Amino acid sequence: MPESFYARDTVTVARDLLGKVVVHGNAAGRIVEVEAYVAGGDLAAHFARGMTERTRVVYGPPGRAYVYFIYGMYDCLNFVTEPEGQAGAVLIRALEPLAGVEEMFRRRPKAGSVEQLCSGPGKLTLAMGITRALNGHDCTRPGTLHVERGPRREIHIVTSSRIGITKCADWPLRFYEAHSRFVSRRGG
DNA sequence: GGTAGGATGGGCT
DNA sequence: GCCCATCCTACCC
Repeated sequence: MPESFYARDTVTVARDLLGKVVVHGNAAGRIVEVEAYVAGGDLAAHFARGMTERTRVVYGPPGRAYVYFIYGMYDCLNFVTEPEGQAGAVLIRALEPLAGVEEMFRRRPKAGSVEQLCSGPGKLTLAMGITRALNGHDCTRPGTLHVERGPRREIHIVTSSRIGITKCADWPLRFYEAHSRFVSRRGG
């Protein structure tokens, strides 16, 4: 997807990312669950207190990857939104594996089933082989890591509160595909 | 079906 | 020194 796709309101981009396909090397997965992190009082966002070394990329050009390290063990993938100079990001929370499934099982032998390969932000980066080395990567052109238009399908979007946060816990900024077997959880 | 607790390390007050 | 945008295991219905 081109830079113009990401250079819009974060919630709009988050919803439009559902159904798109994340590609990294031989691995690919259709996005079925996302969360929006927005400017203007969203205290759950890493950039809520302004720019730091870590959050610098979130203020930069749209369509870049923001990959951060969490809980001493996991990496989480976001795409930067809004025009350059404004902060905003969409956390990718779950994928429906489309390609490179065998490789994903090799990277996550404990997954147990295809449904659970990418059913969480830490799980999908492991399965896809995405790490902090890709932080700041330009995803707007075909290459190592990018996003493609997915197979045309009607998507029913469910809106809920975000997972794993305590601040702004009731803000309806999580979006997932209804009836998908690949989401991290239902409801919320 | 459900939940409680540990692993593990960087970011920021 | 405390706080995490998490996952897995053990244990309990």
